[in-house]
Amino acid sequence: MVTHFQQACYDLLKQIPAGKVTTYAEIAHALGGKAYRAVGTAMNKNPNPVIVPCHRVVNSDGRLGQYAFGCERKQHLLESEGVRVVDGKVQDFEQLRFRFN
DNA sequence: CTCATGACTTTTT
DNA sequence: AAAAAAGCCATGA
Repeated sequence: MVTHFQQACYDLLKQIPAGKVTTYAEIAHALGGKAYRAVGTAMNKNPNPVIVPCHRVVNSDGRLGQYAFGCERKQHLLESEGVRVVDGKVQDFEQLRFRFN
């Protein structure tokens, strides 16, 4: 089942263009709170991996973080979109970072 | 309602 | 700098 909170997260994710990334904290704040932990939980339950680009969500320090289908898969997906990743960390993270309106 | 848990973040050792 | 602890919050039992 999909809760309202989860749906909100997915809607935000769908706004992120390819080649860009965001953080759990960013999403949580966009939702008006600090539920960054809950955001991760929502991603883990990701119902449609294709429609929702949950691989574009990384930790606040630029690290990749976890991924339901394996963190390696996450890294390759990002690299195939043009995001350079070195030793589990996003390069030029601050620049590639997408900001919500 | 209360309790435990986790794709997190920040502070303190 | 690196590791541990504390703080956070939605979700499911």
